[in-house]
Amino acid sequence: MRKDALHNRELLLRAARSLFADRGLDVPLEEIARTAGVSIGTLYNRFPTRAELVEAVFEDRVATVAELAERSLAMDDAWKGLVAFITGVCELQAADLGYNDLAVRGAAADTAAGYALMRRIIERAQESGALRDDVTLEDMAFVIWGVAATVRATFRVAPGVWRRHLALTLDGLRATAAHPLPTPPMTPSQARAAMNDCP
Amino acid sequence: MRKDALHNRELLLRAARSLFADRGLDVPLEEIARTAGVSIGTLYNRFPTRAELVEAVFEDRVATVAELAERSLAMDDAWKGLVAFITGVCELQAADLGYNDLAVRGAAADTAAGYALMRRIIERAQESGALRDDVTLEDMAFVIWGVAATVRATFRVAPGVWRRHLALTLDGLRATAAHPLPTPPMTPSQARAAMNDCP
DNA sequence: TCTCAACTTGAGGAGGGCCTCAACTTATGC
DNA sequence: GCATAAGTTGAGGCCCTCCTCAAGTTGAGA
Repeated sequence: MRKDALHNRELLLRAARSLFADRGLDVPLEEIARTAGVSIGTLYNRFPTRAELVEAVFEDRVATVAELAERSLAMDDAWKGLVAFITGVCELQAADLGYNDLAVRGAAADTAAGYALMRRIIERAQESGALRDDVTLEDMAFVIWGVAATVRATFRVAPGVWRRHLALTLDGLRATAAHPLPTPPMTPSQARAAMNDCP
Repeated sequence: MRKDALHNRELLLRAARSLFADRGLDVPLEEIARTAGVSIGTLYNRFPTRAELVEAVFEDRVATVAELAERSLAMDDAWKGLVAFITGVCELQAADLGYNDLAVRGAAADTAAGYALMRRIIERAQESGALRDDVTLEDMAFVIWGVAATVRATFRVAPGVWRRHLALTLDGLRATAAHPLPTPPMTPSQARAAMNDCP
């Protein structure tokens, strides 16, 4: 790849990162190109589809989440580990409307590795007796979707209240809060389908 | 108003009702007109703005919600009343993607009357000791936003799982589940603003 | 039956986003 | 320096949605 091409790629990523962050994933591509100071044709040269641009922008996030997961598993208190992990993910969502969108659309826990780590976090918290026994990994989508919605609604007007929403949600996940649930959980494939047909 | 005009109005409302219900509030107006078997010009004659059409379609809902609220207040058990009310609202959301959108955008509890009723439902549940003391009316937006997001994501793929999300959320609202909350609640005006800048 | 205000119609302008491609420019290896 | 492959550019075609308005149609009162 030629030097100027690489440079333009950087400019585009920088512009996309910033526009995604405060307007979400649906910013017009032309605006990204304009912000980067580059023509729309160049954008299409570097990133033939929007998905490729999005992936490039958020590439680092999967490592961040994996790291978050590992740090959580390293904590002594399994419940605190779970809380730290979920809080960490939500903080990423709250810091970036684009990532917030992405989390809703499901690319969040896309890798098999991330999936396995999350499963361990949950099982460990259940074994410790702190997390209620009747929830599954798929139920965590509810907390992601829920907090994402609150983040989106309050992003400009009350940034940070999502922590209150999350706290209430977590209180509902404690074993001591458990009351019988009315419906079976989503199957993994339902959860996957639900994430992929949002856009 | 002439008879044919009234008739067309009915056709338009019927079409809009059905399209809103399963595609949300953003259906193209031209499609609504086409479905109604009427020209786009006629749609604009009857409903100069999209908002007027939406309002006409969902006019009945405010009475429905008020009735729901009154029935809940009439229940002996204040907690059961709260649960019945919230469940009722969520059922409306789950039955109609359009109303789901509307609820998120905040027209749900728009009337001062509805607002007052909801306040009473909550205060009564708190006085009974079942609802945690540290939540406010504004916090209820979290449950609406959260369930709305789950409804939207699972509408086609797992209709009904939202009840599981709701059950978990309600478990977090019980007094017995309460742990200190990290952030003050939204002020009423923040809540209003959050609802009005979503679209 | 006649009249006319009320109503309907749909072509078309405006605006916005997506994407392509032929003509131009430039980095790079020799 | 030169040749050339790699890269850039932006006008323009496409499609979609919104909204308007001049011309045609029709219900209803006299």
